[in-house]
Amino acid sequence: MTLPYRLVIIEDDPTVRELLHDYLGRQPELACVLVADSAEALLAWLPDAVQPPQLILLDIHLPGRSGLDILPRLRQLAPTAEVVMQTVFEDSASIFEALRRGASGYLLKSTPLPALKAALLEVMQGGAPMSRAVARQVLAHFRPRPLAPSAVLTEREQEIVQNLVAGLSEKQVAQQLGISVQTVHSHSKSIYRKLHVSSRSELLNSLR
Amino acid sequence: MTLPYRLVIIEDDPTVRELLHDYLGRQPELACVLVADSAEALLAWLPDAVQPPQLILLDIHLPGRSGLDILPRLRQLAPTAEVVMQTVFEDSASIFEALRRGASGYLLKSTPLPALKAALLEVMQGGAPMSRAVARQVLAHFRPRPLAPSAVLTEREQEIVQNLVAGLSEKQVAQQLGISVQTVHSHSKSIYRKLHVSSRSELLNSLR
DNA sequence: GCGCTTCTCCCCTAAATAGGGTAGAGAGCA
DNA sequence: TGCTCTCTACCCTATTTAGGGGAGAAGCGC
Repeated sequence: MTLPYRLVIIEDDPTVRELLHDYLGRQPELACVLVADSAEALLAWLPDAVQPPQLILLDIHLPGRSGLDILPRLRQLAPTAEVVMQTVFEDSASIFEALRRGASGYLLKSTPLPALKAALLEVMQGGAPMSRAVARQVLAHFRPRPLAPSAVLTEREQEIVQNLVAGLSEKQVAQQLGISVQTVHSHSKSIYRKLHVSSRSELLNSLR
Repeated sequence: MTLPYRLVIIEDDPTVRELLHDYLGRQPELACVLVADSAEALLAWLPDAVQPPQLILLDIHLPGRSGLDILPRLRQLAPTAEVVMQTVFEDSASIFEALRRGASGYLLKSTPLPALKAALLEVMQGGAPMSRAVARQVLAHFRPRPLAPSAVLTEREQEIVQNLVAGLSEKQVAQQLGISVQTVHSHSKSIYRKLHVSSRSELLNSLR
């Protein structure tokens, strides 16, 4: 078989760390090249590493600098490494921040060890493993906000809103829908009145 | 065990359809309440259905109306149903459009039958199954765009861009940064020139 | 010093947008 | 038949944005 993937485990809880080390270290597909308890330890080790790690399993809440904070630095020092975040939190802020900063996977700590192993291997095969709850939140992020639009606005008005927030000018919206600019303007006036905003800026903000 | 999930399969290729029907129909966790070859058949059947379906496996490229097109209508007629899209395409436009319109999962047609079954069950458990390539594209969507801004624009200009795309007016940006409206305007002129756009609409579009 | 860039602010005109009206054509409903 | 709602389109004025110009101050490299 091919060489095992060089894996780094960063986890502050000694019990959990040993559990991960024991289990993942026994897998023939993985080789633990570093097991440490802090982000600082990882950053200090990276320049001395003979070979850069391919996989980094990173706890998100660590003493000192959090796993989130070191993500950008990590991408500088080990640009080829895939980072999988592990956390007990499933708040969307942490999730999106981690993804934005370049994590390739996001697993809850409740993930069973075999599933964790599978996730690590999936990352190396070009995947992006996410725990159920995480994947749902990521998906929900793409849905249009059901705030005001769906209930208050007419179908045509929602159509106009979609085009406006997509960045089209009123003129472009008019062309797109095959109606006059004045009509688009009339609709946007209604929209602004219904959503209690008074500019496209506010509209964008209210739908964020 | 609990009742099997009521599943609808929409697939135009007769061979594939029968394959899906055969395999998924044999699973004790699933009950195929409708197997059809077109989006129209599904829309026509829904009002007559004794019980609404819980799961809809929907091919994205269908003769007549595409699976994408009927998603909004589907969410009206069967708001509680979870929709899993299946396709040979993995272009990001289709993916994001499907997710935006309310799909709960996005699988490539290359997905093996057992994995397909697992994905369907995962949806019912609150998950959001995605094929590897799809998950990667979804994740990549959260990364900051390395397009023009970072390379071409100055630090201050990037700051202005962020505020502009956030939906603030030039006046608001001026207040935010503690400078005059004219200065903000000067910056945005430079930004437009550098990014080859000529309105905020185009700017939003170019950064999408 | 000199040139260059960046950030700041101002001038101008033209175009787009905001907000206030009015109004006709259709659809749906009591 | 009226009534209401929606979509359509136009009128008006005021504000904001776009795009052209110029210009001073500060910083950087040669």
